[in-house]
Amino acid sequence: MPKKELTIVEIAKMAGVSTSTVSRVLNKQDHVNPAKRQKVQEILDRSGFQPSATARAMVSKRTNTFGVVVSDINNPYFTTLVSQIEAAAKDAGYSLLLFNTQTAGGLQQSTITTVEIEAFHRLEEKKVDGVLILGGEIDRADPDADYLDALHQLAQHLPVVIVAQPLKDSGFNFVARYQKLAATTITQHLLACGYHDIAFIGGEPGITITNERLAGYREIMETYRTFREDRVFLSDYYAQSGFDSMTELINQNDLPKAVVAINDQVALGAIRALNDHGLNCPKDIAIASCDAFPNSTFFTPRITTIDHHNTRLAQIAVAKLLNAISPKRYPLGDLSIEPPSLLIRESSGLKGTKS
Amino acid sequence: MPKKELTIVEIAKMAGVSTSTVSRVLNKQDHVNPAKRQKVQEILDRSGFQPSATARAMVSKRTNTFGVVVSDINNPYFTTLVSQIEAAAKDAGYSLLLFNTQTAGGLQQSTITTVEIEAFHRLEEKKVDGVLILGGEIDRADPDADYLDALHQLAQHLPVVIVAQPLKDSGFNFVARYQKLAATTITQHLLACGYHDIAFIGGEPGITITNERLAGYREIMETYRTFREDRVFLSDYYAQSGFDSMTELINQNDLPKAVVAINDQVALGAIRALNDHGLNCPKDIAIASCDAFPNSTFFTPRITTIDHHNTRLAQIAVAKLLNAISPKRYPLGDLSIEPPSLLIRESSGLKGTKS
DNA sequence: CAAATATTTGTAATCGGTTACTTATGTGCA
DNA sequence: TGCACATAAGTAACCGATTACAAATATTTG
Repeated sequence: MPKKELTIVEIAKMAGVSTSTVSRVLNKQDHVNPAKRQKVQEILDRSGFQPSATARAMVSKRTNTFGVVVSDINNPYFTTLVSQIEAAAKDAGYSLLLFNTQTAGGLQQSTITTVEIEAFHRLEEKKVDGVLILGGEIDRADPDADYLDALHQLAQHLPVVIVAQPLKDSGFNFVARYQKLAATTITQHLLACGYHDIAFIGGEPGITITNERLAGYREIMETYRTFREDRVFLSDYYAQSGFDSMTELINQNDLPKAVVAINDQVALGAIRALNDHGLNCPKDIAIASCDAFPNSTFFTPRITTIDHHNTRLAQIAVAKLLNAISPKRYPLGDLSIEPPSLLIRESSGLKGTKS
Repeated sequence: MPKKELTIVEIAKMAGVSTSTVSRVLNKQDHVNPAKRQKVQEILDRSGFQPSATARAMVSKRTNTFGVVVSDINNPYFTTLVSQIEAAAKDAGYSLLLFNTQTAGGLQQSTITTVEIEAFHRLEEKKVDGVLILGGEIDRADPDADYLDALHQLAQHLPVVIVAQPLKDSGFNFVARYQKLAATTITQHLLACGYHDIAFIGGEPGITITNERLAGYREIMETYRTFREDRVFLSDYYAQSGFDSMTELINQNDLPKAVVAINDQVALGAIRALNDHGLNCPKDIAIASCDAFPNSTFFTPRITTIDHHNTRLAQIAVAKLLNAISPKRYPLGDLSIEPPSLLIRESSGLKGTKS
């Protein structure tokens, strides 16, 4: 069924020229007679000829493809990142080879690393021009040694940009968000709203994102002498665990006045738990979180959260990768990313707030 | 910086054998002396050699890559689909080349089609082994002619599977959901709950998903002689339009008793609008929708919705594509998909319901 | 033990483009 | 007119694997 496609040799025959001439027309190079150029172009257009990227890659050593390794594409944060990266890459003429390792949430760590290392191997053999890594094992404060070996090997062969909190002295190219600042900002906001007893829920222990956000929360709470170890409930990044943590808090019969959730999904689960017990957010307990997922403006209550400017983050990541591939063609422009913005909405209980 | 990688020629030299022998070891073929095989394998392992997929593709004419063209990866329905497709493809040894055309939501139709046609061209030149199309222009009841031309051309060159409602007599390979049945089910459920005045909100006009769901709703409403043209509010698939439609309904001062929303996001927006006006769902107005997005169990109220078994849908799509590529290796098994399941939760107002 | 057969290994063509190099043709200037 | 130089077009090597085929070696069999 699959109809045979044309090759440059056939086009050349049709036009009565050599393959090199066709190639020159195809790549809009000089040194081709205008009349001949037009004729060849016409045949090219008429036949809908698509030069084989495979053959091209053979000799040019460039595939115009980026590899993306993402740990959980179903997490809205990563979904946004992937879609923005895809757009930026497309603008620069690159396609995306996607590897979703789905390693977030309760897998054995050994499984996680093998799935990710496997992805690295596929990327090496596919000869992508660069790799973007979004989360996964690298998010761990203390990543697996085999994983780091594999990552180093990968980075030796091709440009790699990692969207995660930098791993000290690792020598990799990181693009990071202000995780700690996000947490201090949100905690300070809750304090400013008049709450002193503030809990922290969600986030996987051992993950840098969690560590840094927790550190930010802790720092502020300690400054105001109101930190309590037993107000911290780590788990993961999903709504279910927000629900579970809040349920636990409620059953303890010692409700805090406010809660910092690791992200909007966890906040959603927490609110759901409150409602199930006849409690109201923000009246009985205020909630604020991070990550500004697209739908959280429509939750009831609307969730006070932090916008990390993920679109910009994606653009910077792609810009860095392009620069690593071709510094003259893609000079590094401004790589600064705005500090996270506080989006004050209803859930933190400030009077008269909405969207 | 990028360190040069090894080639088969160098491996062959190191092992003191010919390239064909190395190739045979690499591909676990017969006719190689066990001792020699082991020696070569050792060198292969030690050097971490990754054969060039590009060179391999040149001669084998297979890239072990699928192209995926998705119209809006930020829509949770498509995100789920992509992640499941990725998993199924990976199991069969295929990688995914991702094209997000982001054509959902308010673009000029001419732009939509050019972006998608552009993606088709990229896929042809990248020589993928098969293409999956998820939504986009094909979702239109009357797709653009240029688009259909391009799609036909693509399908002539390589296997294509489309996840969308079948376009009559188009000859393409479709994988579809029971859209109409979903709508009749959800409408009947609301009627069974005792509501007669039921509105329909969300969905883009001219899109088959919308048309079929609307037709299902209408059919049931007409059966019970309760259909009203002015109870239909089409728009798109996002929370904002659910919010807008519901706001309009409220301002009309003639509230229906229940609402069918095109999906959970639209339902979320609608509920938000109700709350803003001091109205309660399900007390003042019941809502039910389709698509069972991951977080909708945690909304307040939990949303009654329809599960379309999207995981299965993704698996079927990949199975069909694999079969189109190699019928003997991947015989078509059972391709049936369960009819959509009704998930009765709080928002439709049935007493004593929760999760 | 020779002939027939099976196994192992190597040689070289091939996939479809790009590009360095060569040759042919055209133009400018003294 | 002659020489330098720019432009046009073609030839063939090359990228890194696979594979058809041939050659060499080992094994079986009468």
